[in-house]
Amino acid sequence: MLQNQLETLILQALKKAMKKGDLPKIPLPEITVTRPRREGQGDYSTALPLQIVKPVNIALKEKGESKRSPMQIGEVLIKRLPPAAFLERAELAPPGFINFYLSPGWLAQQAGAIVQQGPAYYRLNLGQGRKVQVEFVSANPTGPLHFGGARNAAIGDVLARLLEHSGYQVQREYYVNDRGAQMQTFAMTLWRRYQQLFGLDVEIPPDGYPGAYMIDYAKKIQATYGDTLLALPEDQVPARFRELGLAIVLDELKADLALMDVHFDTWFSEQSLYDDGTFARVFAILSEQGDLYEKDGAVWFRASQYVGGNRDEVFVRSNGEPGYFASDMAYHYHKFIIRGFDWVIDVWAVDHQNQAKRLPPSMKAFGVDPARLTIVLYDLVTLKRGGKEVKISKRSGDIITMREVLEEVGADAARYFLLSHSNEARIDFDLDLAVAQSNENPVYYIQYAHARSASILRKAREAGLEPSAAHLDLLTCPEEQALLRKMLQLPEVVAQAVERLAPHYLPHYALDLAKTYTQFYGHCRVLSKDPEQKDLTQARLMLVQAAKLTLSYVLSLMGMTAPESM
RNA sequence: GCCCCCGUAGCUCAGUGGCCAGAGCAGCGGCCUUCUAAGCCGACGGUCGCAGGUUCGAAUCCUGCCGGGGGUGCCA
Repeated sequence: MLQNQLETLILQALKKAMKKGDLPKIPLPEITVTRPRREGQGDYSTALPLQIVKPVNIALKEKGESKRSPMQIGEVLIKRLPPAAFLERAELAPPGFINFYLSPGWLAQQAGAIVQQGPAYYRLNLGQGRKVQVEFVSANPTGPLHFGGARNAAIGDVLARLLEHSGYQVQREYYVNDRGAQMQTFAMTLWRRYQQLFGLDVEIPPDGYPGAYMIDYAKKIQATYGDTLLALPEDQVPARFRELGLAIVLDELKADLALMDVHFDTWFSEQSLYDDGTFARVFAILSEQGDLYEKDGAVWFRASQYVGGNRDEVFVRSNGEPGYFASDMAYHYHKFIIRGFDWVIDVWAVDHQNQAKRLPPSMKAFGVDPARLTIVLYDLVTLKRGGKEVKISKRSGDIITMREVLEEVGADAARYFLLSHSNEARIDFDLDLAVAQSNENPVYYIQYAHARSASILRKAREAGLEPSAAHLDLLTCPEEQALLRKMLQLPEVVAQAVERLAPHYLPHYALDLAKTYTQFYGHCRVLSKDPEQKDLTQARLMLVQAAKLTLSYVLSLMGMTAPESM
């Protein structure tokens, strides 16, 4: 990344200035280079002179020399700045900024480099092959995914995509909570619905799942098994219907998630932790370490010694059932110790914030550095219809499913909308508004820019014109240069999104990029029949191709389609 | 009570120390014989919840307060 290269150059300049005696010796500061917001402040900027003016003057005073201003320090740094191909000049700006300008010629050449290297041009190697698991969605498998799950799916999937493109080896996992009380209730509701299909006068359990989808599940069982299951011995009912129901729900989840182009590598069963001895092993380890104790008939995990504070966690409930903390501990033991992930990212809704705070420090019980477990919290999605809130919970029975919303607004628009908010922001999603505004949705603007570039390239081919890197130096007009600059910003955006695990940088950048492209499109005619314009046309075609590739790349990072025509 | 998140233009939201605060949408004024007008150009629009503090510099960091949401030992 240019940003990093610049930081290195500035550091070299500082070291050299100190070595040559232009500046007194001071401890090396952290160099930060930013992109200024305004025009005329360069492509990059650093406030280093302002940052070091104090230590510099202290050092000068000790040597009995007179004080320097930030501007004087900046002047020295610029003088000592090593040359670089991408850099045209560095300018001093009051009260002590150094602004860097990219070389227009170098910029123009990047159009060729981007096309030649393809997406590899943008790929980063932040991860250096480290194994990271992104676990997301993981909604209870007791019904269809509601729209809140769609946000989890969008965030998790895009994080996975970002990490993949940044040199990590990524596994996407869905944690299936296929044990515990809610699973039991689910199985019994299904059983009753099944019986009802044959006219039996039975009620679903009082705390059961009232939603109509349960009837659909029962019908699926009926379609396969007819009435044969009515004769099932009562003691076999829960296990059998749990198994049948789970299979149906998982199939449905997979199909629904596929609508959003979300796919998992592994579907990890919670129950398997108990079947394969992982839980027993974790219990033994913690027990041996003295991390477990009994109180009020329950087994407690001494979380306080790892997390701090004085609160411990119920490990095995007084009814003998392991609690969620126990499952989470066993599950993460499996992730780190048995499967050996270097880094694990769990994507959770904000209502799990307490657990999110307590689980990572608890990893110390396994000798695992808590920094290897990152929990990404996102706020909930509130659905509205015509300004009125619609409940999306499963328990109320009447839920707005992810599938419904996707069918109404489309996967691309839904993804864009869900991604464009920062994780911490609550989302108000008005379905009526979303449908009404779908034509003004930024997602179409971005895709339109891509379709237009595809169209130009098609027309060029028909006219026998090909992109060429022979005269890229002709790409000097402001719109062309602005487009090149914007494209080169992509790696920085990706790096920032990865660093902060914040996918929302992507949609904002994508909109920016599309806007810059469309301005170029409006101001710089690409195809020309004038033979004298051939060199410029070919250079611009190269730029169009590079822009198309960049647009399609950022769209793919967001899991969105890049249409060739609209 | 304590803890976490949010409060920025009419609306939806970006912007986590840098030089005069941004975008989309809505509204206003221009632009279709030229590569897709799902577009372009221009103008309008803000006490960055409030009050202090730290800093050369604060929407951004700290403290307090107000408003909204969430969490808080046997649901996950």
